[in-house]
Amino acid sequence: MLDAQLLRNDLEAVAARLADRGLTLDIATFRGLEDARKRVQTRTQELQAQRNASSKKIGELKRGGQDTTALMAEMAKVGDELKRLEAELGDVQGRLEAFLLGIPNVPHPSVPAGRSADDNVEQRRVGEPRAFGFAPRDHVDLGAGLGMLDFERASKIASARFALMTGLLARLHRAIAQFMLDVHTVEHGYTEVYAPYLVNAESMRGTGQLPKFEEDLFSVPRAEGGKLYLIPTAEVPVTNIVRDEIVALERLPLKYVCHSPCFRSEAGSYGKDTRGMIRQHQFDKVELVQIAHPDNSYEQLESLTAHAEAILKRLELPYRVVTLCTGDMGFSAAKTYDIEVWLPGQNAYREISSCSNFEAFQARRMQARFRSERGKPELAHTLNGSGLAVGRTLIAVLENYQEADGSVTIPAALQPYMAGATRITAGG
RNA sequence: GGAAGGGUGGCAGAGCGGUUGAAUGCACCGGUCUUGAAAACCGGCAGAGGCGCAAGUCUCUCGUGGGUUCGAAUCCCACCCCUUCCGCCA
Repeated sequence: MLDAQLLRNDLEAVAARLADRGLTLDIATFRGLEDARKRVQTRTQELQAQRNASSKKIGELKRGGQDTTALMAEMAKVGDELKRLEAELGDVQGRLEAFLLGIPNVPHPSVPAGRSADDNVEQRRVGEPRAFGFAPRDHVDLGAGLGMLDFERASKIASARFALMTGLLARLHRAIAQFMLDVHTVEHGYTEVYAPYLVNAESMRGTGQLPKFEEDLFSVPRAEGGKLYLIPTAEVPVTNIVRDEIVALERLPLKYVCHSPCFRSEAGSYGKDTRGMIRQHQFDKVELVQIAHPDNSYEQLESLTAHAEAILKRLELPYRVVTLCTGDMGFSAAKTYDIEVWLPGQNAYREISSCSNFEAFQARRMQARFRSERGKPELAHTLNGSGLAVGRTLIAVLENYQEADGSVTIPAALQPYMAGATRITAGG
């Protein structure tokens, strides 16, 4: 959520920067709501002040044994008027908040303007795609050849866009998550978190999934009414740790890492990435979350991105980092780096991590604050990034480490987690 | 699922329907004292928002939402959450 004050003072500039995102800010609607808010709020507060003064006076008069019936009758009328005004004010403020909740974050000045992924700017490439002496297969063929990756049965059990892994492939999946958690906790100083996979609407609103993107979420109804939402990323429960809290200055930055399943309905993406496990309703991810001081949140974004990259380096997987342009960024982000891993089966770099600084956008929604040097509570900055997506890392390992006979060599970094196995072979 | 108790400022903890936005303690900030620190003493210290160039001033907030009243932290109703005991259970 943007600062209402910013919109009041600098509406044109905000609208111009949001236009880079392809969003036309409804300036007339905002001004209309603001004017109404100002008028009704001022009048309401005047009457409230009058009521408070008179009530105090009545108390004094009564103590002095004097008659108060005239004043009380007058105040009863003011009370009726107040009740009406307060209702109107609540209505206007509700609509103003709904308006604000629907506006995406303002991009950081360093973010390149652009309309689509084509306008993203490559920052660096690390590692050389391997030269195969044969035509590399994609993970679907490799997994089927090994007899360990089965989409037909997954769809029998659940539906399309689910995967069933067995044997060493399932173990490799687990090994990847363990490896990532170990690196981030032991070497990068993150605190491991185990968090709820079902969360309430307040948490979803805090990180920005609600109210605008409900159709992307799975939810379960509750017998007692209401519902809980399945998390689309551990970002939601982990960032909400600090919702409605004031963090001591010296504790910043808070650095959390959380391995969790993620559930996404992928509404609106039908027909996209239908082959294989690139885009699933359920996938695992190791998520990095930081609650940072506004003064250094962009330095933290660089280090968080480096932490995610470290995993790819250790797995010796080629990748590149791109800065998302204004038109390709997510709703809540002020700046995002995507890390894209090389997939020989697709002959392309594909997203495996997305690292973002949200500045105070999420913090304002969830009132996540810290006590500043001045002793005053201020909104913190929130950041997160995949470190990394487990399923896509598995795909990258399969495709990059495949051999001509369809077997897969296990990267050295993962071998300690594989109970002695160094290769995955059919029937192995 | 059943029963009981409880939700007040960063924390702990008071609070007859009327100068209580809230005593007191701790923590924190500033000052005195001290070579320095501690102790002691003095002062300050909740958050959000409106109006205003500013000084300032006003409003809202005691789990949430309603209600009673001229006036609610205090009374009534509903809901949420926490704790304890019983039941069930990975």
